[in-house]
Amino acid sequence: MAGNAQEKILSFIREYLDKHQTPPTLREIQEHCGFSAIGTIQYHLKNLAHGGFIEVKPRLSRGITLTNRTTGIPIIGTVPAGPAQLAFEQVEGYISALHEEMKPAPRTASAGSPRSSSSTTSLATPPNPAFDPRGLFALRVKGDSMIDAGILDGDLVIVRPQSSAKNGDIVVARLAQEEATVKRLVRKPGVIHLAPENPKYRPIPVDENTEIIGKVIRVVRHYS
Amino acid sequence: MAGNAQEKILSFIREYLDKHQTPPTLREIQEHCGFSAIGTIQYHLKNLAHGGFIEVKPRLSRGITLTNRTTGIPIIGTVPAGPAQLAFEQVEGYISALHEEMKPAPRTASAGSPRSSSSTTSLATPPNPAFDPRGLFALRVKGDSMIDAGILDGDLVIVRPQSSAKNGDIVVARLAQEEATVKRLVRKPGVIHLAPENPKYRPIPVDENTEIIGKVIRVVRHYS
DNA sequence: TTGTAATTAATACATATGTATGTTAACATT
DNA sequence: AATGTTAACATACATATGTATTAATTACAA
Repeated sequence: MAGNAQEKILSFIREYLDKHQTPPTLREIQEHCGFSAIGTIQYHLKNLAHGGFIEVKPRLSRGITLTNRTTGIPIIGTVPAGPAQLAFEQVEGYISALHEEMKPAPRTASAGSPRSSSSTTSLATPPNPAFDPRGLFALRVKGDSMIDAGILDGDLVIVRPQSSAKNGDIVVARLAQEEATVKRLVRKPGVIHLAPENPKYRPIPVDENTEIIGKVIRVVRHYS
Repeated sequence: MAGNAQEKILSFIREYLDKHQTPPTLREIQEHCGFSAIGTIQYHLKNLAHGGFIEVKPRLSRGITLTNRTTGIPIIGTVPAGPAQLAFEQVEGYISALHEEMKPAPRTASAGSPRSSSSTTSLATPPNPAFDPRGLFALRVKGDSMIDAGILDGDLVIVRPQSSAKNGDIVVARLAQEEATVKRLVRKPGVIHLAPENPKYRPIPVDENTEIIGKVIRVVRHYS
């Protein structure tokens, strides 16, 4: 697999932006990514731009900007797949990692829209968890099972993927074949279950069919 | 009052960043702010940097970055004053307008820390509502009166200042001498009141002592 | 007025930075 | 082997962009 250099460069640009608030120059990329020629950077930037990961404004110094696809954390409607392999086919859209616009995202084109036959190599493929800032993703909450914890239907929870959690943490878990749910993890001696925060529902025992996908670290709600 | 040019320039930088994701050059500032000499921009940037509103990285093209003070929207603990004159003495800190870090902000130094006797003019004064992106501010919620609306103690509500609101809107209002509260505005024929979302509390009639400060447009909660 | 500081202007300069072009090596495809 | 594509390298070049310096203008106080 090629594309290694592309990932490296893209990561560096993101780091640089994080740190300096302004995009790097070609030569900075060159140096920090360990290339001995600036032409190499030109080459990869062209491909990254082609792949829709960045935009390069011609003639402008520091004219690289990251696209939503690169910057954003994906909003996922449902999480039926395994933990690492999140359902990126189901990406509703992206929100800025900085939460710039956390409005209900318009349904985006399916991730399968290929640009395949072009001359660009690698990375011009569906989004990859390794790409968003810290692997975060956002999940739109359905239902009222966490209403007493102040998490309402339609809210957006931001999730850090992790396979275990502490007592009291609010987690995203996947039950058997079902979609993911948001619940509070309760660990007592001899008991581990996922507790809804709504008397209408009952706790769900954690067994081998239950999988913790991540921990809810933030809740965001928008009023029109 | 001088500082007019400074405000103009600062606003332009913010707009430019919004639009281009990268800071403007001195000459772009010059042109768009209507100055005929680049030296003027140098002059004002120096002062803006001195005042703590921007940082300018020497020798770097497009090396201007906005500081939190400029970028952020203020987190206000209490709002005792009038609507326009929000209590900026009470600023807890700033959060990125992009909500970059909406963690409970550490108490910041009092706004009164002066840099007065320096040669820098104007604008090196306390923050000004006109400065944050769209006049937004954030308020940390105290109490449980809106618990049934999913707004919990400690949550951060983001408020757009406005003096009236529609039926059903969640608003920030100031009652007589008291601090501001978050309530739902209820308009029925003949009745206008501020309704808590917790059976423990009673609706508050809206009279001439009640003032609507703004509308809650977002709620953000952080789990440690 | 007179003087001093604040602000704007004019201009020359150094260099930071993107662009264009050609070369080479590795590797797959025919 | 011949051919083409990818990836990396080398280098020369144009210009975009910050810097330095000095002067002209305006504002304002004594």
